[in-house]
Amino acid sequence: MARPRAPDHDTQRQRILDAAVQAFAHSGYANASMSRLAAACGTSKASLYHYFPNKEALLFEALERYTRKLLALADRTLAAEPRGEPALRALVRALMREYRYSHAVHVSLLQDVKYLGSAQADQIRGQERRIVERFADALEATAPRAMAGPRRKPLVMAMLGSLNFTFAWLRPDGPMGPREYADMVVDLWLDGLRREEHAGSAEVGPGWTGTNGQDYP
Amino acid sequence: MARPRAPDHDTQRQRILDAAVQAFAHSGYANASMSRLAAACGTSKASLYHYFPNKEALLFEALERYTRKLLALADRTLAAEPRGEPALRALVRALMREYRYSHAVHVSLLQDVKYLGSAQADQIRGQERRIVERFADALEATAPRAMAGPRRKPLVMAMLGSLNFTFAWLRPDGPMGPREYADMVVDLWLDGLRREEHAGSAEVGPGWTGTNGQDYP
DNA sequence: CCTACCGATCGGTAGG
DNA sequence: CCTACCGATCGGTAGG
Repeated sequence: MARPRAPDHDTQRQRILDAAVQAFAHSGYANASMSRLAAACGTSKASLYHYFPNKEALLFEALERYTRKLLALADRTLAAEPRGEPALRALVRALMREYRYSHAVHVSLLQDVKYLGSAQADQIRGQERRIVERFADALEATAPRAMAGPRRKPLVMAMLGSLNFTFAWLRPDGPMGPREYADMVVDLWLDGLRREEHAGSAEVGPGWTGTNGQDYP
Repeated sequence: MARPRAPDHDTQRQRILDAAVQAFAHSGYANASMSRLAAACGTSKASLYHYFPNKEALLFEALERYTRKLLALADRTLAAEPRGEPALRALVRALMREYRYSHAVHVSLLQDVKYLGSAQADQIRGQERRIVERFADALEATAPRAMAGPRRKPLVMAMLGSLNFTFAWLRPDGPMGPREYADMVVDLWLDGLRREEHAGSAEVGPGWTGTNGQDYP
Protein backbone atom coordinates (compact mmCIF):
# COMPACT_ATOMS: atom_id res chain seq x y z
CA MET A 1 0.00 0.00 0.00
CA ALA A 2 1.20 3.48 -0.78
CA ARG A 3 1.87 5.70 2.14
CA PRO A 4 -0.83 8.36 2.51
CA ARG A 5 0.03 11.92 1.61
CA ALA A 6 0.75 14.46 4.26
CA PRO A 7 -2.52 15.98 5.44
CA ASP A 8 -1.39 19.48 4.44
CA HIS A 9 -0.19 18.43 1.00
CA ASP A 10 -2.95 20.27 -0.84
CA THR A 11 -2.61 23.28 1.44
CA GLN A 12 1.09 23.51 0.67
CA ARG A 13 0.40 23.27 -3.05
CA GLN A 14 -2.10 26.09 -2.82
CA ARG A 15 0.29 28.28 -0.86
CA ILE A 16 2.99 27.76 -3.48
CA LEU A 17 0.58 28.52 -6.32
CA ASP A 18 -0.56 31.73 -4.65
CA ALA A 19 3.01 32.94 -4.17
CA ALA A 20 3.97 31.91 -7.72
CA VAL A 21 1.10 33.89 -9.21
CA GLN A 22 2.09 36.97 -7.23
CA ALA A 23 5.63 36.63 -8.58
CA PHE A 24 4.47 36.07 -12.16
CA ALA A 25 2.26 39.15 -12.08
CA HIS A 26 4.90 41.32 -10.45
CA SER A 27 8.09 40.23 -12.24
CA GLY A 28 6.78 38.47 -15.32
CA TYR A 29 6.91 34.70 -15.74
CA ALA A 30 10.45 34.50 -17.12
CA ASN A 31 11.93 36.77 -14.45
CA ALA A 32 10.20 35.04 -11.55
CA SER A 33 12.84 32.53 -10.49
CA MET A 34 12.19 29.31 -8.64
CA SER A 35 14.85 30.30 -6.12
CA ARG A 36 13.12 33.53 -5.17
CA LEU A 37 9.77 31.75 -5.15
CA ALA A 38 11.19 29.20 -2.72
CA ALA A 39 12.52 32.00 -0.51
CA ALA A 40 9.14 33.74 -0.59
CA CYS A 41 7.53 30.46 0.53
CA GLY A 42 10.08 30.01 3.32
CA THR A 43 11.22 26.71 1.87
CA SER A 44 13.78 25.26 -0.51
CA LYS A 45 13.75 25.01 -4.26
CA ALA A 46 13.89 21.23 -4.01
CA SER A 47 10.70 21.37 -2.00
CA LEU A 48 8.92 23.21 -4.82
CA TYR A 49 9.96 20.40 -7.16
CA HIS A 50 8.44 17.92 -4.76
CA TYR A 51 5.03 19.51 -5.21
CA PHE A 52 5.26 20.45 -8.90
CA PRO A 53 7.21 18.81 -11.73
CA ASN A 54 8.52 22.08 -13.14
CA LYS A 55 7.98 25.82 -13.39
CA GLU A 56 5.53 25.61 -16.27
CA ALA A 57 3.26 23.35 -14.21
CA LEU A 58 2.92 26.16 -11.67
CA LEU A 59 1.69 28.54 -14.34
CA PHE A 60 -0.60 26.00 -15.95
CA GLU A 61 -2.25 24.85 -12.76
CA ALA A 62 -2.77 28.40 -11.54
CA LEU A 63 -4.40 29.47 -14.81
CA GLU A 64 -6.37 26.25 -15.17
CA ARG A 65 -7.85 26.57 -11.68
CA TYR A 66 -8.63 30.23 -12.16
CA THR A 67 -10.39 29.87 -15.52
CA ARG A 68 -12.33 26.89 -14.15
CA LYS A 69 -13.30 28.96 -11.14
CA LEU A 70 -14.48 31.84 -13.33
CA LEU A 71 -16.50 29.47 -15.49
CA ALA A 72 -18.17 27.91 -12.45
CA LEU A 73 -18.84 31.37 -11.05
CA ALA A 74 -20.48 32.41 -14.31
CA ASP A 75 -22.65 29.30 -14.46
CA ARG A 76 -23.72 29.66 -10.83
CA THR A 77 -24.54 33.33 -11.30
CA LEU A 78 -26.51 32.83 -14.50
CA ALA A 79 -28.47 29.95 -12.98
CA ALA A 80 -29.54 32.14 -10.06
CA GLU A 81 -30.86 35.07 -12.07
CA PRO A 82 -33.65 35.55 -14.61
CA ARG A 83 -32.33 35.76 -18.16
CA GLY A 84 -31.88 39.23 -19.54
CA GLU A 85 -30.67 42.31 -17.74
CA PRO A 86 -30.66 40.79 -14.22
CA ALA A 87 -28.40 37.93 -15.35
CA LEU A 88 -26.08 40.24 -17.28
CA ARG A 89 -25.74 42.63 -14.37
CA ALA A 90 -25.18 39.85 -11.87
CA LEU A 91 -22.55 38.28 -14.15
CA VAL A 92 -20.58 41.50 -14.55
CA ARG A 93 -20.82 42.23 -10.82
CA ALA A 94 -19.65 38.72 -9.99
CA LEU A 95 -16.64 39.02 -12.30
CA MET A 96 -15.64 42.39 -10.88
CA ARG A 97 -16.07 41.14 -7.32
CA GLU A 98 -13.90 38.12 -8.10
CA TYR A 99 -11.25 40.34 -9.71
CA ARG A 100 -10.92 42.12 -6.43
CA TYR A 101 -9.31 39.03 -4.93
CA SER A 102 -7.69 37.69 -8.09
CA HIS A 103 -5.76 40.61 -9.44
CA ALA A 104 -2.47 38.73 -9.74
CA VAL A 105 -3.76 35.58 -11.38
CA HIS A 106 -5.82 37.60 -13.83
CA VAL A 107 -2.80 39.66 -14.86
CA SER A 108 -0.97 36.37 -15.36
CA LEU A 109 -3.85 35.04 -17.44
CA LEU A 110 -3.72 38.10 -19.69
CA GLN A 111 0.07 38.07 -20.09
CA ASP A 112 1.57 34.62 -19.52
CA VAL A 113 -0.44 32.11 -21.56
CA LYS A 114 2.18 32.47 -24.27
CA TYR A 115 4.77 30.80 -22.02
CA LEU A 116 2.80 27.55 -21.90
CA GLY A 117 3.31 24.73 -24.35
CA SER A 118 0.73 24.61 -27.11
CA ALA A 119 -1.37 21.82 -25.60
CA GLN A 120 -1.62 23.54 -22.23
CA ALA A 121 -2.13 26.97 -23.80
CA ASP A 122 -4.95 25.54 -25.90
CA GLN A 123 -6.64 24.14 -22.82
CA ILE A 124 -6.54 27.52 -21.08
CA ARG A 125 -7.74 29.31 -24.19
CA GLY A 126 -10.57 26.82 -24.51
CA GLN A 127 -11.77 27.63 -21.01
CA GLU A 128 -11.41 31.34 -21.73
CA ARG A 129 -13.61 30.87 -24.78
CA ARG A 130 -16.28 29.18 -22.71
CA ILE A 131 -16.28 32.10 -20.27
CA VAL A 132 -16.61 34.55 -23.16
CA GLU A 133 -19.55 32.48 -24.39
CA ARG A 134 -21.36 33.00 -21.08
CA PHE A 135 -21.04 36.76 -21.50
CA ALA A 136 -22.14 36.53 -25.11
CA ASP A 137 -25.22 34.54 -24.08
CA ALA A 138 -26.07 37.03 -21.35
CA LEU A 139 -25.75 39.93 -23.78
CA GLU A 140 -27.75 38.07 -26.39
CA ALA A 141 -30.62 37.43 -23.97
CA THR A 142 -30.67 41.16 -23.22
CA ALA A 143 -30.29 42.49 -26.77
CA PRO A 144 -30.95 39.64 -29.22
CA ARG A 145 -31.13 41.76 -32.36
CA ALA A 146 -28.03 43.84 -31.66
CA MET A 147 -26.09 40.64 -30.93
CA ALA A 148 -27.27 38.87 -34.07
CA GLY A 149 -24.87 38.43 -36.97
CA PRO A 150 -21.20 39.41 -37.21
CA ARG A 151 -21.34 41.94 -34.37
CA ARG A 152 -21.79 39.28 -31.72
CA LYS A 153 -18.10 38.72 -31.09
CA PRO A 154 -16.93 42.35 -31.38
CA LEU A 155 -19.68 43.44 -28.99
CA VAL A 156 -18.84 40.91 -26.30
CA MET A 157 -15.10 41.55 -26.65
CA ALA A 158 -15.66 45.30 -26.38
CA MET A 159 -17.48 44.77 -23.10
CA LEU A 160 -14.88 42.34 -21.76
CA GLY A 161 -12.19 44.83 -22.76
CA SER A 162 -13.75 47.40 -20.45
CA LEU A 163 -13.76 44.85 -17.62
CA ASN A 164 -10.32 43.33 -18.21
CA PHE A 165 -8.58 46.68 -18.60
CA THR A 166 -9.55 47.62 -15.03
CA PHE A 167 -6.40 45.81 -13.95
CA ALA A 168 -4.38 48.68 -15.30
CA TRP A 169 -6.06 51.41 -13.29
CA LEU A 170 -8.96 50.48 -10.97
CA ARG A 171 -8.10 50.43 -7.25
CA PRO A 172 -10.57 48.33 -5.23
CA ASP A 173 -10.47 50.93 -2.45
CA GLY A 174 -10.54 53.94 -4.75
CA PRO A 175 -13.38 56.44 -5.19
CA MET A 176 -15.23 54.04 -7.50
CA GLY A 177 -15.44 50.43 -6.34
CA PRO A 178 -15.66 47.31 -8.52
CA ARG A 179 -19.41 47.06 -8.03
CA GLU A 180 -20.09 50.66 -8.97
CA TYR A 181 -17.91 50.20 -12.03
CA ALA A 182 -19.79 47.03 -12.98
CA ASP A 183 -23.11 48.87 -12.80
CA MET A 184 -21.75 51.84 -14.73
CA VAL A 185 -20.57 49.58 -17.57
CA VAL A 186 -23.81 47.58 -17.67
CA ASP A 187 -25.94 50.73 -17.71
CA LEU A 188 -23.82 52.20 -20.48
CA TRP A 189 -24.17 49.06 -22.52
CA LEU A 190 -27.87 48.61 -22.02
CA ASP A 191 -28.46 52.14 -23.26
CA GLY A 192 -25.92 51.83 -26.02
CA LEU A 193 -27.34 48.58 -27.32
CA ARG A 194 -30.83 50.00 -27.14
CA ARG A 195 -30.38 51.93 -30.36
CA GLU A 196 -29.17 48.95 -32.35
CA GLU A 197 -31.89 46.83 -30.84
CA HIS A 198 -34.62 49.16 -32.01
CA ALA A 199 -32.93 50.38 -35.17
CA GLY A 200 -35.45 51.78 -37.60
CA SER A 201 -38.11 52.42 -35.00
CA ALA A 202 -39.42 55.97 -34.74
CA GLU A 203 -38.38 56.55 -31.14
CA VAL A 204 -34.69 56.22 -31.92
CA GLY A 205 -33.29 59.03 -34.01
CA PRO A 206 -29.78 59.92 -35.14
CA GLY A 207 -27.04 60.83 -32.70
CA TRP A 208 -28.12 63.44 -30.24
CA THR A 209 -25.38 65.80 -31.25
CA GLY A 210 -27.21 66.24 -34.51
CA THR A 211 -24.95 64.05 -36.67
CA ASN A 212 -24.51 60.35 -36.96
CA GLY A 213 -20.90 60.48 -37.99
CA GLN A 214 -21.38 58.64 -41.24
CA ASP A 215 -19.34 61.07 -43.27
CA TYR A 216 -16.16 61.46 -41.29
CA PRO A 217 -13.09 59.90 -42.85
CA MET B 1 36.31 66.30 -34.46
CA ALA B 2 34.04 63.37 -33.98
CA ARG B 3 33.78 61.01 -36.87
CA PRO B 4 30.45 61.43 -38.70
CA ARG B 5 27.88 58.72 -38.32
CA ALA B 6 27.24 56.25 -41.05
CA PRO B 7 24.47 57.58 -43.31
CA ASP B 8 22.28 54.57 -42.51
CA HIS B 9 22.87 54.81 -38.77
CA ASP B 10 19.29 55.84 -37.99
CA THR B 11 17.89 53.31 -40.45
CA GLN B 12 19.83 50.53 -38.74
CA ARG B 13 18.59 51.66 -35.35
CA GLN B 14 15.03 51.61 -36.57
CA ARG B 15 15.42 48.14 -38.07
CA ILE B 16 16.79 46.85 -34.79
CA LEU B 17 13.99 48.48 -32.81
CA ASP B 18 11.36 46.97 -35.08
CA ALA B 19 12.82 43.49 -34.73
CA ALA B 20 13.24 43.94 -30.97
CA VAL B 21 9.61 44.92 -30.54
CA GLN B 22 8.49 41.88 -32.52
CA ALA B 23 10.57 39.68 -30.24
CA PHE B 24 9.28 41.37 -27.07
CA ALA B 25 5.67 40.91 -28.12
CA HIS B 26 6.18 37.32 -29.22
CA SER B 27 8.47 35.93 -26.51
CA GLY B 28 8.10 38.45 -23.72
CA TYR B 29 10.83 40.93 -22.81
CA ALA B 30 12.79 38.62 -20.48
CA ASN B 31 12.78 35.68 -22.90
CA ALA B 32 13.75 37.75 -25.91
CA SER B 33 17.51 37.34 -25.94
CA MET B 34 19.99 39.71 -27.50
CA SER B 35 21.63 36.79 -29.31
CA ARG B 36 18.43 35.79 -31.06
CA LEU B 37 17.69 39.42 -31.81
CA ALA B 38 21.12 39.75 -33.45
CA ALA B 39 20.46 36.64 -35.53
CA ALA B 40 17.05 37.96 -36.57
CA CYS B 41 18.73 41.19 -37.69
CA GLY B 42 21.41 39.25 -39.56
CA THR B 43 24.13 40.77 -37.43
CA SER B 44 26.09 40.10 -34.25
CA LYS B 45 25.24 40.73 -30.64
CA ALA B 46 28.17 43.15 -30.40
CA SER B 47 26.67 45.13 -33.24
CA LEU B 48 23.47 45.64 -31.30
CA TYR B 49 25.53 47.07 -28.46
CA HIS B 50 27.07 49.50 -30.91
CA TYR B 51 23.66 51.05 -31.57
CA PHE B 52 22.12 50.73 -28.09
CA PRO B 53 23.80 50.74 -24.66
CA ASN B 54 21.76 47.81 -23.31
CA LYS B 55 18.63 45.75 -23.68
CA GLU B 56 16.48 48.08 -21.60
CA ALA B 57 17.34 50.98 -23.92
CA LEU B 58 15.74 49.05 -26.79
CA LEU B 59 12.50 48.70 -24.86
CA PHE B 60 12.50 52.29 -23.64
CA GLU B 61 13.20 53.85 -27.01
CA ALA B 62 10.57 51.73 -28.74
CA LEU B 63 7.90 52.63 -26.18
CA GLU B 64 8.95 56.28 -25.98
CA ARG B 65 8.75 56.70 -29.75
CA TYR B 66 5.42 54.90 -29.93
CA THR B 67 3.68 56.87 -27.18
CA ARG B 68 5.04 60.11 -28.63
CA LYS B 69 3.72 59.10 -32.04
CA LEU B 70 0.26 58.31 -30.60
CA LEU B 71 0.17 61.64 -28.78
CA ALA B 72 1.09 63.54 -31.95
CA LEU B 73 -1.51 61.56 -33.88
CA ALA B 74 -4.16 62.46 -31.32
CA ASP B 75 -3.27 66.15 -31.38
CA ARG B 76 -3.24 66.26 -35.17
CA THR B 77 -6.59 64.49 -35.37
CA LEU B 78 -8.30 66.65 -32.78
CA ALA B 79 -7.01 69.83 -34.41
CA ALA B 80 -8.52 68.80 -37.73
CA GLU B 81 -12.04 68.06 -36.52
CA PRO B 82 -14.81 70.10 -34.87
CA ARG B 83 -15.06 69.42 -31.14
CA GLY B 84 -17.70 66.91 -30.11
CA GLU B 85 -18.74 63.75 -31.88
CA PRO B 86 -16.68 64.34 -35.05
CA ALA B 87 -13.46 64.73 -33.05
CA LEU B 88 -14.22 61.71 -30.86
CA ARG B 89 -15.00 59.52 -33.85
CA ALA B 90 -11.94 60.65 -35.76
CA LEU B 91 -9.74 60.05 -32.71
CA VAL B 92 -10.97 56.50 -32.18
CA ARG B 93 -10.68 55.74 -35.88
CA ALA B 94 -7.14 57.12 -35.97
CA LEU B 95 -6.09 54.99 -33.00
CA MET B 96 -7.57 51.85 -34.48
CA ARG B 97 -5.96 52.54 -37.85
CA GLU B 98 -2.58 53.07 -36.18
CA TYR B 99 -3.00 49.84 -34.20
CA ARG B 100 -3.22 48.01 -37.46
CA TYR B 101 0.47 48.69 -38.08
CA SER B 102 1.62 48.76 -34.48
CA HIS B 103 0.33 45.54 -33.02
CA ALA B 104 3.67 44.41 -31.61
CA VAL B 105 4.74 47.67 -30.01
CA HIS B 106 1.32 48.13 -28.48
CA VAL B 107 1.42 44.67 -26.94
CA SER B 108 4.83 45.57 -25.57
CA LEU B 109 3.46 48.84 -24.19
CA LEU B 110 0.69 46.97 -22.38
CA GLN B 111 2.95 44.26 -20.96
CA ASP B 112 6.57 45.38 -20.69
CA VAL B 113 6.61 48.79 -18.99
CA LYS B 114 7.25 46.96 -15.71
CA TYR B 115 10.68 45.90 -16.96
CA LEU B 116 11.88 49.50 -17.24
CA GLY B 117 13.61 51.32 -14.42
CA SER B 118 11.35 53.62 -12.47
CA ALA B 119 12.50 56.85 -14.15
CA GLN B 120 11.98 55.47 -17.65
CA ALA B 121 8.73 53.75 -16.69
CA ASP B 122 7.46 57.04 -15.27
CA GLN B 123 8.27 58.84 -18.51
CA ILE B 124 6.31 56.29 -20.55
CA ARG B 125 3.41 56.36 -18.12
CA GLY B 126 3.41 60.13 -18.26
CA GLN B 127 3.00 60.05 -22.03
CA GLU B 128 0.30 57.41 -21.69
CA ARG B 129 -1.54 59.70 -19.30
CA ARG B 130 -1.41 62.55 -21.79
CA ILE B 131 -2.91 60.30 -24.46
CA VAL B 132 -5.68 59.27 -22.07
CA GLU B 133 -6.32 62.96 -21.42
CA ARG B 134 -6.95 63.53 -25.15
CA PHE B 135 -9.63 60.84 -25.11
CA ALA B 136 -11.10 62.22 -21.90
CA ASP B 137 -11.30 65.69 -23.45
CA ALA B 138 -12.95 64.33 -26.59
CA LEU B 139 -15.51 62.45 -24.52
CA GLU B 140 -16.09 65.48 -22.33
CA ALA B 141 -16.78 67.71 -25.32
CA THR B 142 -19.35 65.16 -26.48
CA ALA B 143 -21.03 64.42 -23.16
CA PRO B 144 -19.99 67.09 -20.64
CA ARG B 145 -22.50 66.19 -17.93
CA ALA B 146 -21.88 62.45 -18.03
CA MET B 147 -18.13 63.08 -17.83
CA ALA B 148 -18.38 65.49 -14.94
CA GLY B 149 -17.32 64.37 -11.49
CA PRO B 150 -15.79 61.06 -10.39
CA ARG B 151 -16.99 59.12 -13.44
CA ARG B 152 -14.63 60.91 -15.78
CA LYS B 153 -11.72 58.51 -15.36
CA PRO B 154 -13.75 55.26 -15.20
CA LEU B 155 -15.63 56.26 -18.34
CA VAL B 156 -12.55 57.01 -20.40
CA MET B 157 -10.75 53.89 -19.16
CA ALA B 158 -13.79 51.75 -20.00
CA MET B 159 -13.68 53.05 -23.55
CA LEU B 160 -9.92 52.61 -23.87
CA GLY B 161 -10.32 49.08 -22.51
CA SER B 162 -12.57 48.24 -25.43
CA LEU B 163 -9.96 49.62 -27.83
CA ASN B 164 -6.85 48.17 -26.17
CA PHE B 165 -8.31 44.70 -25.75
CA THR B 166 -8.68 44.36 -29.52
CA PHE B 167 -5.08 43.12 -29.51
CA ALA B 168 -6.27 39.88 -28.03
CA TRP B 169 -8.81 39.06 -30.72
CA LEU B 170 -9.33 41.55 -33.59
CA ARG B 171 -7.77 40.50 -36.92
CA PRO B 172 -7.24 43.47 -39.26
CA ASP B 173 -8.35 41.33 -42.21
CA GLY B 174 -11.21 39.65 -40.37
CA PRO B 175 -14.95 40.09 -40.99
CA MET B 176 -14.96 43.34 -39.00
CA GLY B 177 -12.13 45.77 -39.73
CA PRO B 178 -10.57 48.29 -37.32
CA ARG B 179 -12.60 51.15 -38.77
CA GLU B 180 -15.92 49.35 -38.47
CA TYR B 181 -15.01 48.41 -34.91
CA ALA B 182 -14.13 52.04 -34.13
CA ASP B 183 -17.52 53.21 -35.38
CA MET B 184 -19.34 50.46 -33.52
CA VAL B 185 -17.71 51.44 -30.23
CA VAL B 186 -18.29 55.17 -30.75
CA ASP B 187 -21.95 54.61 -31.63
CA LEU B 188 -22.42 52.41 -28.59
CA TRP B 189 -20.87 55.03 -26.37
CA LEU B 190 -22.73 57.98 -27.77
CA ASP B 191 -26.00 56.21 -27.14
CA GLY B 192 -24.91 54.88 -23.79
CA LEU B 193 -23.75 58.26 -22.55
CA ARG B 194 -26.91 59.86 -23.84
CA ARG B 195 -28.93 58.62 -20.89
CA GLU B 196 -26.54 59.94 -18.29
CA GLU B 197 -26.26 63.19 -20.18
CA HIS B 198 -29.99 63.78 -20.06
CA ALA B 199 -30.69 62.09 -16.76
CA GLY B 200 -33.88 63.40 -15.24
CA SER B 201 -35.25 64.73 -18.50
CA ALA B 202 -38.62 63.41 -19.60
CA GLU B 203 -37.45 61.87 -22.85
CA VAL B 204 -35.16 59.37 -21.16
CA GLY B 205 -36.97 56.69 -19.21
CA PRO B 206 -35.79 53.67 -17.27
CA GLY B 207 -34.04 50.72 -18.91
CA TRP B 208 -35.91 49.38 -21.89
CA THR B 209 -36.20 45.92 -20.36
CA GLY B 210 -38.54 47.44 -17.83
CA THR B 211 -36.10 47.55 -14.92
CA ASN B 212 -33.18 49.74 -14.10
CA GLY B 213 -31.32 47.07 -12.20
CA GLN B 214 -31.13 49.03 -9.00
CA ASP B 215 -32.27 46.15 -6.85
CA TYR B 216 -30.10 43.28 -7.96
CA PRO B 217 -27.51 42.19 -5.44
C1' DC C 1 11.28 1.10 0.59
C1' DC C 2 8.11 4.90 0.83
C1' DT C 3 7.34 10.19 1.72
C1' DA C 4 9.04 14.64 2.27
C1' DC C 5 12.23 17.35 2.20
C1' DC C 6 17.54 19.30 2.74
C1' DG C 7 22.28 21.43 1.15
C1' DA C 8 24.86 21.50 -2.77
C1' DT C 9 25.68 21.63 -7.35
C1' DC C 10 24.65 20.12 -12.19
C1' DG C 11 24.85 21.65 -17.51
C1' DG C 12 23.56 25.71 -20.12
C1' DT C 13 22.69 30.36 -21.11
C1' DA C 14 21.66 35.11 -19.91
C1' DG C 15 23.34 40.14 -20.56
C1' DG C 16 27.32 42.51 -21.27
C1' DC D 1 31.61 45.08 -35.70
C1' DC D 2 33.62 40.16 -34.89
C1' DT D 3 35.29 36.12 -31.68
C1' DA D 4 36.02 34.98 -27.35
C1' DC D 5 34.96 35.08 -23.19
C1' DC D 6 33.44 36.94 -17.94
C1' DG D 7 30.48 36.77 -13.46
C1' DA D 8 25.81 35.57 -12.26
C1' DT D 9 22.12 33.17 -12.26
C1' DC D 10 18.79 30.22 -14.56
C1' DG D 11 15.62 25.73 -14.15
C1' DG D 12 16.24 21.39 -12.59
C1' DT D 13 18.34 17.20 -10.02
C1' DA D 14 21.97 14.57 -7.58
C1' DG D 15 22.96 11.75 -3.03
C1' DG D 16 21.54 11.07 1.72
